[in-house]
Amino acid sequence: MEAISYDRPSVIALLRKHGIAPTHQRLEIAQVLFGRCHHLSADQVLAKVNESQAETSKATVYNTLNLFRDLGLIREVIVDPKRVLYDPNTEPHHHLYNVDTGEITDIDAGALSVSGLPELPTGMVTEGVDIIVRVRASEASLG
Amino acid sequence: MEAISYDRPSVIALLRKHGIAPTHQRLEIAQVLFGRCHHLSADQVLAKVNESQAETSKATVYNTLNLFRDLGLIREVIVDPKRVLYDPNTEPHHHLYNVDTGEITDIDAGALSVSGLPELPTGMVTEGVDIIVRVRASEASLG
DNA sequence: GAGCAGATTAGACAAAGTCCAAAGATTGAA
DNA sequence: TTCAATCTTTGGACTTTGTCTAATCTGCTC
Repeated sequence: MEAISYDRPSVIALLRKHGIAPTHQRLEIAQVLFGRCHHLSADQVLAKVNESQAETSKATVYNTLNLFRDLGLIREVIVDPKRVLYDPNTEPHHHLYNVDTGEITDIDAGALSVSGLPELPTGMVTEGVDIIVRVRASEASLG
Repeated sequence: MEAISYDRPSVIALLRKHGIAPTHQRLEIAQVLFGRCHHLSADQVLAKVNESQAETSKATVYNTLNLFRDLGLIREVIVDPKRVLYDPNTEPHHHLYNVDTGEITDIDAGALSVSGLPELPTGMVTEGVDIIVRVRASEASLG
């Protein structure tokens, strides 16, 4: 397991290691993603990056998110039918999804095991197993 | 476990049992959904319903899918970031998702068990656990 | 600095889904 | 059967998420 540092030089090194140029926009986006543990949507990334001053366009945010995803630097989380979220945590883990608030929490995959998965059809390989625990506030707690 | 019959009188009875009027459009949509085992998108339902002649509008298809979902007659499958799919199988089960083709196959939940899920925060209850096995054709099988 | 490859951009575009006010269908009661 | 009340359906405008493109910009090498 490889810890990702969030300071600028480390991010620059990380991008170079993956063969992509560490442009100003990519660094800004990387820092927004890695600088917090939240799961962010493309729109949220765009807003954060341009918070103090306009830095990047919508197209660049989408380009960069897809690039980072292809390089394995971030993961897509498909849980909310309205939008894709991006997860800076690339360690094996699953998600707890609050259907009322939209809030997402990580579940470490270490403690968790799944048994009884069926054989895959010949010629197929598993790319990943996503587990989503959908939760909501109980009736009692809404009193 | 309760088997759902797909003939018109049974569907009418089912809708009435849930307190909703068995309108022409709802019956058409129900038959499209229950008459095959596929996972359909709203657009596909719309197309099927209007295959031979125009029967229902887009708005009605969306209204009805949401209604059926709220009543528990169908389930949303959130796997493809582009669209929600609707699953007429309401028995406990999970999904195999072919990331290349978009094809979805059911995995019976009976054979499957998950252990090591964390305690929920106080006041939260689980609404469901979705497991999605993402698969693709192996390199070898691509010749 | 010239040339070049790659990156960024605005804005047009596409698709999924929601919303609304008007029109249509259903139903129970008389 | 008819009526009125209620519920449904509808077209179309609208919103949101995401993609695409052609033009511009940047940074690098020579």
